[in-house]
Amino acid sequence: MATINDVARAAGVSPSTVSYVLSGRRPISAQTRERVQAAIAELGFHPHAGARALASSRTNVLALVVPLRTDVNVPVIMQFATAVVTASRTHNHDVLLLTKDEGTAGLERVAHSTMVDALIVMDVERDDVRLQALRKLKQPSVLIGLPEDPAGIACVDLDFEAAAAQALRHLAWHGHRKIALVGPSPAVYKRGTTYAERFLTGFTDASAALDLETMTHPCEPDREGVRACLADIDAQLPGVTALVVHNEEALRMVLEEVQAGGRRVPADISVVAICPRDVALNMPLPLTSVDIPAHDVGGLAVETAMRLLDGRPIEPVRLLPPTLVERESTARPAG
Amino acid sequence: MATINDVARAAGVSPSTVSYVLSGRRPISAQTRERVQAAIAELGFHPHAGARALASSRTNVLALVVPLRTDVNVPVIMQFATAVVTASRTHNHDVLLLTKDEGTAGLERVAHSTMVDALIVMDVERDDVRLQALRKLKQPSVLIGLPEDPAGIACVDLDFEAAAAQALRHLAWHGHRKIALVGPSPAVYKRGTTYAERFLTGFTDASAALDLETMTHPCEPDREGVRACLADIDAQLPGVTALVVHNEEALRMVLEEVQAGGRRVPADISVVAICPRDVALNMPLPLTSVDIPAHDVGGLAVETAMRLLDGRPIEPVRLLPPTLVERESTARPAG
DNA sequence: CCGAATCGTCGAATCGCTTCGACGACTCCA
DNA sequence: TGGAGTCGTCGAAGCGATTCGACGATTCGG
Repeated sequence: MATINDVARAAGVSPSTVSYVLSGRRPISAQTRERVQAAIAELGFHPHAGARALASSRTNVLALVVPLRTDVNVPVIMQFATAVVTASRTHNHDVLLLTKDEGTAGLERVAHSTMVDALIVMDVERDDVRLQALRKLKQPSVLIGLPEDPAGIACVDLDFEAAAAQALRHLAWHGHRKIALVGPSPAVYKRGTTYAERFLTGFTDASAALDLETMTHPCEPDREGVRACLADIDAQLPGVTALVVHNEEALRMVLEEVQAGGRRVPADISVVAICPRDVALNMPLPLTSVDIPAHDVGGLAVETAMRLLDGRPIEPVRLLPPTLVERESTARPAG
Repeated sequence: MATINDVARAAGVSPSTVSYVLSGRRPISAQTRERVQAAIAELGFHPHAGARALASSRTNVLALVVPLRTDVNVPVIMQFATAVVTASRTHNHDVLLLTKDEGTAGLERVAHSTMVDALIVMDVERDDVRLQALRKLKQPSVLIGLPEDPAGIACVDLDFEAAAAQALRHLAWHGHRKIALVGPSPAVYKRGTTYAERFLTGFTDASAALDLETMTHPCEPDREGVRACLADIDAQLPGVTALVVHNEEALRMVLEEVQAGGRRVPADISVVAICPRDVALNMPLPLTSVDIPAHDVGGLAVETAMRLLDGRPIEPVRLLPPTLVERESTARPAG
């Protein structure tokens, strides 16, 4: 492998000049620059990442911590991850993949050994033990999600409260008054990722504000869970005309069970889903949905990390406004 | 951050001694070792990854290339990825995540700049353009999958031919003679990842060997695709008593449509699925399945990379034997 | 037309670790 | 008891970049 010295020799300049051509930190005459670039191309020179990191204390690598649990929401996690990788590349960074189960130790390991410039952490819980560790690191971190006390750490996420409000407004505007929320499984609430609660809060608040008659119900994402959930809803809120479904795994089954019960969507009952748009589109019926913009959130997380790295100002907590797209699963209530 | 010199000073030894304590490459007296370890602990010393890479030309990082397409098989991809990460950690390595869409350039970038010790590549196609690039790298690589010409590159995968044979043997043993394969979507065949073909070959060969009456049919993983597929099967192979389903996305719908058509599993029709075991277990009925052992394959890929790195012998192509587990979806054919 | 600022480049120090050769101090066997 | 090995440790030379101060050569303003 060619080194910077080889390039320098080939171009008849000093190594530092080559470095400046590469980094652009000092002016270099067009002539020299071209000769250097020619030499670089000819020798197939790629700077040695380790050497560079050592000299510059910059690795151009971001750590991404993903949940290892394959039980929940895998496709969404994958969307976030690919968004982060793609965005990182546009900022000339690579991504080191860590799993959540290494916990605090993993974060400290990569940070202390200077493998990464910054960390992006997914699946943050309300009172996440990793936060205090993150705050002590010399590298900045960005959370995807919103813990109880985000002090000192940047957070980005979808504004789930607003998402709930938007779903209800849409249904209310269509004339629905009796609306039920099919929520995530109880395990999700238990685990303490706050998005479920935030959605719930938004739902309840908006319900009050819009003077609707609503109820909420967690839902286990299997056939029985869905049936039980729908049965409860019918029992507790008879005449319900619309469902807000915040549970991707259960979504398809909810539609199927509703239909199995003899009700048509949207003629007899409207459905708004909270899910990525490709999920909404791949249902038997294209669903009216509030998008979970994994791509944007991931991109924003990277962008925030970059700003942090070069000392530009950031918003400590950035909640993206939701977007509702009306498709074919919502309509005016019958009668 | 403490450096090795700080540790050396604190322990009253030379930096090289500290290094030898860490690496174990030379004998160090118990006394000294303990003093050094105490100093390391006290100062919270973590060797600087860049410096280490520079001096030792080892990064302790593996590159993992994953497909970015979120359209197919996301959960399985994620299983592979987490298996690779977990296994890497047990070998004291980290994982740099690359997406397939960076193509050849991405591989060369990380390899030439010495960011990684070896590469693990998923979603390899029959005649993958990346192979020639991989062969030129100084770092070894391991494929998850099996291209047409794997010469010079280690490959690991499930033995899909054997998997098909095993599924058929199981059904034949139960007394089934008319069996249909519900295969992946046409897009999968088109794309050229060879596992689909290998399964097909195994299916056809075993069918002949066992003297069965079989047919095969690709299947689009949506409601209509599944219906069409099942209709074709009933038309072309009337009296079919068993289905082999090699299509995870369609699996649940296949079961539902079979039931919707008035047939019970396994009383009227048996089903063997080719899928990860958690998928098989999470169906309405626990399915008899041939496991896709993502965890093992990922672990083996890492293990192979490690052997390559320290010059131990490897098998160039390692196809894991399949495991069929009988659950509740297979039985003797009716009548 | 001269001193000062700017431009373009160089040389050397530095980043933090690994590794190799060297070298006392011991052990061991003849 | 002496020579040959081990054992345990040290010192110094890299590894391949970046970065800072220095310094001629230009350019420019007054």
